[in-house]
Amino acid sequence: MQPLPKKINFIATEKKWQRKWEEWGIYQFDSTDRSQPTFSIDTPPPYPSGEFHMGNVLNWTYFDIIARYKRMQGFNVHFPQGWDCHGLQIERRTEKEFNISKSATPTAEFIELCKKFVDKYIAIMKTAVKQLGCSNDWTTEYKTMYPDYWRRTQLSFIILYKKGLMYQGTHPVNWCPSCETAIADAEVNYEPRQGTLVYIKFKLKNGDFLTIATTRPELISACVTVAVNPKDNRYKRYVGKEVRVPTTNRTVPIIADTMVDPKFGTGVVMICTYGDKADVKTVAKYKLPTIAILTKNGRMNKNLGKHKGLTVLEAKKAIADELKDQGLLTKTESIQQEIGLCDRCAAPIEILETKQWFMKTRQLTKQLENTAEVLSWYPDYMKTRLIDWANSLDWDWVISRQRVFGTPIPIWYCKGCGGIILAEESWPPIDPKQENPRIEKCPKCGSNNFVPEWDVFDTWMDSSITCAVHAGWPDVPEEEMRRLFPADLHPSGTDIIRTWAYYLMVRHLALFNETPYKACLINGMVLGNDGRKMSKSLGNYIATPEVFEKYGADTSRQWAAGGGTTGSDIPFRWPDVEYAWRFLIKLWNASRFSSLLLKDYKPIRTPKLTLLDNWLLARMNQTIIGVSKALERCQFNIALEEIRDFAWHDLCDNYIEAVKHRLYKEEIYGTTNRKAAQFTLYTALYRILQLFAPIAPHITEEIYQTMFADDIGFKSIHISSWPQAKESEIDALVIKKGNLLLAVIGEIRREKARKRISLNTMIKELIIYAGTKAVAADLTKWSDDITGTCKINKLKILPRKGEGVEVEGYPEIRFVGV
RNA sequence: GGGCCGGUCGUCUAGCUUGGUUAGGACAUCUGCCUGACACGCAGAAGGUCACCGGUUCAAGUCCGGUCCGGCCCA
Repeated sequence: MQPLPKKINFIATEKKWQRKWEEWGIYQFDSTDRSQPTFSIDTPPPYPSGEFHMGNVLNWTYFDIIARYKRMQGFNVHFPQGWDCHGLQIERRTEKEFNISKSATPTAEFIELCKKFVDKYIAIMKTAVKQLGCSNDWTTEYKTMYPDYWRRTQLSFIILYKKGLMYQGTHPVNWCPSCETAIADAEVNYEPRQGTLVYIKFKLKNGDFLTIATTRPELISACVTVAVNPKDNRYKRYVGKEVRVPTTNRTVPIIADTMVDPKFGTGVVMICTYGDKADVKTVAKYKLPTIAILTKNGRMNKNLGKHKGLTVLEAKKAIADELKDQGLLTKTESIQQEIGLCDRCAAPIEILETKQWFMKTRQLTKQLENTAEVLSWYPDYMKTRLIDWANSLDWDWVISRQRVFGTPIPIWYCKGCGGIILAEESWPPIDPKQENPRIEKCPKCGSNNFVPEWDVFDTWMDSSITCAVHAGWPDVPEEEMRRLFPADLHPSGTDIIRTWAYYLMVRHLALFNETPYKACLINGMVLGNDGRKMSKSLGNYIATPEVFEKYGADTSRQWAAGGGTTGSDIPFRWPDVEYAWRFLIKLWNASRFSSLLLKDYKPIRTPKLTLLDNWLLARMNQTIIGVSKALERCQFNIALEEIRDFAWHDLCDNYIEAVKHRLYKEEIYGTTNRKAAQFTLYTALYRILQLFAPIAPHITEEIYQTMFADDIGFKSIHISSWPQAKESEIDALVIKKGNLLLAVIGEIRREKARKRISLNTMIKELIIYAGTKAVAADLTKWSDDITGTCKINKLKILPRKGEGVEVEGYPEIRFVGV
């Protein structure tokens, strides 16, 4: 056993072990090993759009703890790492980064720049993942932007197309006029905004006016009906009649529908194609015609005549002015409204009817719900979030995007008959824009002229097959894939339940008729110290490197593990970080002390242990049980607290203080006693290191390698066997008596402190009134512990009650003489 | 409007599943002490009507119902 140095440089130590672990390859999944059960983690492939933030630290720490814990438990852990590269945000960031515009750059060149951008950020994030000490298997690294991954995305599409789950259709979709693409429900965020409600008079045939209220006067020429509530007596007589739409020559019917809120505005609303999702529902319900007035970049189209080319905001004002001039705009008022914003660029979205590709996700909702019910969720209530989200969806998932940096949709259209040519399963990876379908002619009409599908897939089409891809699909035989599929653990965040957890579920249910993951671990969001979600714009943002460079990974990981209950939002607090850091130093010092006192120690099998030794081992076994139970339930904060309690208080404050005399003064207290204390110290410290290893992998490895590796023999603490608690060593009587003895020792030490006597000062004579014969007999048995620890020259223990200082918690026991 | 979560010392947080300890910890505050690992430490002090109201119970922070407030998601 080597003595530990007085100080440790955390940052340098962490770097050293990170390099060694990778060199040793101890985190690599061993596909040839069939002796151990596998444990597969569906590592999220992060979106490399920037730095590794504290939210990533939280997330990665959670599942890295599980990976390490399972590895120590003997599982053959599969912990892959990929990168989710495609998408709108990357395109936008690339434009900014290289100061170019996508439209003015040749597509191939633009895609290359996107890749360059992505690679740059992957490098940054990869460094951070390694710096955090994650035990990923880097030999599995993949990027969704490469053809090998396209192949999988495209193949999954082809299979689902053949199963009848993919279709092309012209439907209203969420449309971002800034990104100029369709987006899915999950990519729309709603935000309250101050809007203006305007009242507009619609003229009836008989000359009466009906006043409607709307926040979107610019859409008036797309008005296809006017609706009232059937119970609204004010308007009952108008239902079925027609009104003329101002600014147009059209008349539209007045319908009655319960979805109209009589209290909103005048109780009369116009239905436009499309102002919002309610319009879409009404149009579908009454089979109303549609009138498109918006272009794909959010401007008025030719149907608007003189207003053609105006933006939505410009048109809003122009048309309101026009109505005012005509005396048809009677009133305006301010109103709070919810506006849908693009998740990627925050522009207000529109609803446009366009031709898109969809996946029939809604028909899977019931199956998804049944599946979600039987999975393990950490925490459990998160499953309702997934189920509620699935049930709230009105539309199928729109999977096509009008972008360039994405996996191509493997589809062509025949110029002759317009038929759809789907790629064969053997063709991917394939880019229809680069290559014709590998057929002589169209099977329907014989034409050999084809047009490619220009759209690409939603990036979630790539990342929603990770469970299968991680398991080797489609390149490994079924039974090989079964070893890793379904994934044992899917980590997700509260913010991506509606996307990642959901899309994974529907894709895999559709492809394999089976759940993609057996358990779902949810992390909350990281909050700033002001309690609000951490963000750069709020000024409560802490950059990860700041924490890493100051305190290192083991401290950061403790912050993540201990910051709060799993699933809840975790505030970032420097005091927590500092406390974590102090625990590392405490552990280091305790280990250093042990290493000095264990210099001559060789592990022995059955030393004769004292009460305090057995007490510590009992507490140790309780701790092993507590930590294991907490980790099984993904309760990282509880696991950490148990470890800290045992290490800091039981071991350091109580045990070590009470055995120093045995360790230092062999000539007085005997060799047996010294060996027993050494054995106990050695055992307890090793177990602490093991329990703490998944949370703080670096410092535990450093101490293990210096003090224990020679004797214990595992190449790394991270592949040592997870401690098994010995129930037989948890003796209630031992714990009770140990607590009593420690209480007596503690009270005497406190009394010295109270009397301003240094702990070193010898007490001439101490008399303990034990209260009963039994307690007196026990205390007499342990008198060496008392005199040795408290530095007492002469100790008298009397069985009767007496005067003096009361031992806290034991009112029968008192002592005098300090 | 609906769903979910939460409301515990000045601040942040654990405990609630399975009711029973003096409600645990951290930070901040205050008081001592350099103890043959650690002052990055140790020993203490002070600080809580566990949001509110009702119910179940011998017993409620914990279970049930309601109210109020906050957060997230959805409409």
